[in-house]
Amino acid sequence: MSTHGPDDAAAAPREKKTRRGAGGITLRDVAKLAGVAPITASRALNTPSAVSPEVLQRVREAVERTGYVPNMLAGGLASNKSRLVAAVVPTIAGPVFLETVQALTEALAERGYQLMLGQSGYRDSREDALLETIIGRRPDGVVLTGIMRSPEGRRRLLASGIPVVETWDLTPTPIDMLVGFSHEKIGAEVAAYLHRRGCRRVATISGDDERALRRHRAFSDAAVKLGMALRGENKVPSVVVPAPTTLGSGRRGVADLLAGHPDIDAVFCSSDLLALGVLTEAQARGIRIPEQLAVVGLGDLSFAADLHPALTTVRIDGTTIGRTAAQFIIDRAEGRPVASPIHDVGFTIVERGSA
Amino acid sequence: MSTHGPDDAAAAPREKKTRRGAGGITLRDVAKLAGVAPITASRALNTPSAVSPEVLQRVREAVERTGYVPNMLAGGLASNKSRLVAAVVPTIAGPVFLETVQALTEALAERGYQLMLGQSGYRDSREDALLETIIGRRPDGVVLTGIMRSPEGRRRLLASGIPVVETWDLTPTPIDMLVGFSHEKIGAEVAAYLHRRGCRRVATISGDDERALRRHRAFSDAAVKLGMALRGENKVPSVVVPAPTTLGSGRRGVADLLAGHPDIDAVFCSSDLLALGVLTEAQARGIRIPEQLAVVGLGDLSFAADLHPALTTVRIDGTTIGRTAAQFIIDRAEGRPVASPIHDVGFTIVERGSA
DNA sequence: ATGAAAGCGCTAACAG
DNA sequence: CTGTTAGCGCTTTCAT
Repeated sequence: MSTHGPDDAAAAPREKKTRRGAGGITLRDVAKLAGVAPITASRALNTPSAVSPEVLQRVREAVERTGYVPNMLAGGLASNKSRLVAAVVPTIAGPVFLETVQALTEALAERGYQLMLGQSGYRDSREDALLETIIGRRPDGVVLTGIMRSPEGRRRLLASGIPVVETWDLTPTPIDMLVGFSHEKIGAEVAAYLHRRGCRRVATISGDDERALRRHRAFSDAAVKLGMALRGENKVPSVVVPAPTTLGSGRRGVADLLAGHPDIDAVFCSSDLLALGVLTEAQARGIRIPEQLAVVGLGDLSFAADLHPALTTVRIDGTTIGRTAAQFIIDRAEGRPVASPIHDVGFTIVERGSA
Repeated sequence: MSTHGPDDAAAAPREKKTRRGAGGITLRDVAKLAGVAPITASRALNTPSAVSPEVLQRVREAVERTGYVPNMLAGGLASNKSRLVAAVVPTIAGPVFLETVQALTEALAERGYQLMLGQSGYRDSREDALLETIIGRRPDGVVLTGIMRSPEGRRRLLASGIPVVETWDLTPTPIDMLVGFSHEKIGAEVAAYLHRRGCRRVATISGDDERALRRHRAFSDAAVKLGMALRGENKVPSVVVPAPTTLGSGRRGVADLLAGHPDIDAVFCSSDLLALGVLTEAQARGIRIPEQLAVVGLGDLSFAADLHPALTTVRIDGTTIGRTAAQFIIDRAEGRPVASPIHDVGFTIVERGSA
C-alpha cells in the first residue's frame, strides 16, 4: 500500500483478510470463552499442572461446551512433534507381521501416538516412493519390517534425522535402532533339531523373500554339515514359492518335493501357512506325520497349536518386537536416550506333534 | 513493546527471534536456490502447468540438489487438506479385514494419500477415545469397519464434517457413505443353501461380535422356518466363542456342539478359521466331511480353497470394499460429488467340498 | 506467469 | 502462574 487513497484518513484499518476459515472451533475460541489467553488454554490441555486449578476448570468447561478438538497438524508444526509413527511392512496380507503391527499400534496408542501404515510390497521398488511420502509427514519415528537394504533409502532416512527402528532381522550396521533376531541362527538350529529327532533326508519349502531365503541357506548349510544331504550334494532339496506364502503353495510345494525326492523325511517350511499346506497334502495322500514326514513351520500363528497333529514351529515374539520398537521410538521422541539400541529378541523352537 | 528503550533510534531492527529451527531444508531454501519466490516454487511442485518450463526446470534442480522433502504438516495446515485417511478396525489380528485394509492402503497410496490405522477393539469403549485422536489429525476421510453404533461417536463424526465411509455392514441410516453387505441376508441364504443340500439338523459356531451374532440370528430364524430345528424349538443349537475367532475355538466349539447335540448334520461357522477348526476336530475324531457333517465358513480366506476337503464358504469381496471406500473418500476430498453413497457389494456362497 | 502479504492453529521463547 | 510476541512451513488471496 504505497499511496493512500482518497478515503477518510480515519478509515477503519482494512478488515482482516479472513481465509477459508475451516469454520471449526479453535483454541482461541476456547480461550476466549474461558477468559484466558490462548497459550494458557494450551497449557491447561497439555500441561495441566502448570496452570491454576481454577483456570484448568474453566478451560475444561469451555472445551466441553464447544466440543473443541485440538488440531494436531497445527500443534505438530509448531512444536515439531507430530506424534505420528510410520510403519512399513512388505504386505499386511501375510499374517506374519500382524502381531508386530498390532502390538505397535496398541503400545503407541497408549502413549498418544498414532500409526501410519505403508506397504512396500516384497519388491524394493515401491519402498523409495513410500519413504518420500513418509518423511514428508515428519513422523516422530519410522518402524521398518526388515532391514533397509537400498543405500538410497538409508541415506534419505539418515538425512531426515527421524528415529528409525529396523525389525525382524539382525545386522551389525543398522541405520539407527534394531529389534530383531537372526535368520541364520534359526536355519541352523532347526537343522540341528531335526537331526536330533533322527531325520536324515531333509528339505525346505521357502517363500522367495530375502529373509526366508537366508533361513533356507543357513538350514541347508547346517544340514549338509550334519550329513543330512544326499552324498556329494552341497545343499538340500528345496522348493521356492512366491511370497506371500499360502496353504496352497505349501501343498503344491510338498508335492513337487516328493516327486523329485520321494525319500525325504522332514520339511522345514518358511511359514506356518506353508506347513499347514504340507499337513493338508499329507493327510490327502495318507502320509503319516511325523512318522513318515516331519514338518516344521515358522511363526507360531494362532492356529499352530491346535492343528492335528499340532505344528512344531519356530516362535517369533512379534508382540515383544512391536512393543520394544514403540518404546524405542517414544523414548527418542521424548528425549530419553535409548540405552542399547540393538535388541535381539531371539526365537524358540516350539516342539509339538508334527516333528 | 509499549515504550522505546534508550537504544539508538537507528538501531538495527532486533534480529529475528529464531526458534527451534528443525534445521531442515524448507521451500524457502529451494526457492532461493532457484531464484524465485517461495510461492512460485510451491506452484512448480504442486501445479507444474502453472509455471514456465524454465522455472520448473530450475526448481526441480534445486529440489534435487537440496534433497528437499515438502512438509505435509505445514501444507495440510495451510490448505486444509491433510491427504491422510484414517481406518478403524476392531483388530488387525483377525485376518478378516486384512484384504480390505490392504486394498484401502494401496488405492490410497496410488493417489497420494496415506493411511492411519486405529484399532478399536471389539468392545466399543476405546472407539470414542480413538475417534478424538483421529479427528485431531484432520484426516480427509475416515473408514470404519462396521457401522458406528455409539450415538456419541456419530455426533462427533458428523460435527467434524469429515467424510465417513462405514463398511462391512448395511444400514438405511449411515452417517455419511457406506460400502457393505447384509449380514441378515447371509444368514438366511446359508440356511437355505444347507436346506437344499439336504441338511436338517443345523447348528452354528459364532464369534461374539455384533455382526456375527446377527448372521447367526438370521440363520437360526430361517432354519426354523425351513424346519431345520428340533420340533418345538425356535432356534438352532449354537456355541458362541470370543472374537477374534481361532482354529482352537472352532475345535472346542464343535466338540461342545456335538456333546449336546450328537445328531447335527451341518455347522455354519462365523469365520473360516472356525471352520478350519471344525474340519480339524472332525479329522481327529474320524467324522466324515461333508457326509456326516457339512461345514460352511465365512471369509474365503486364502487357505479355504486348498483345504482338504475344500471349504464351502461365504465370500466377501474385501478388495472391492477397500477400493470403493478409497474412491468415495478421494472423490469427496477432491470436491467431486459421490453419486450413490450407499453401495451393497453383496456376497457369494462358494460351493466346495465341505458342504 | 510471478510475487507480496497474510494467516492456517498452534506452541516456544521470553518476559512479567 | 499468566501473557505477549513471533514464528513453525506452507498456501491462499489479491495484485501485477
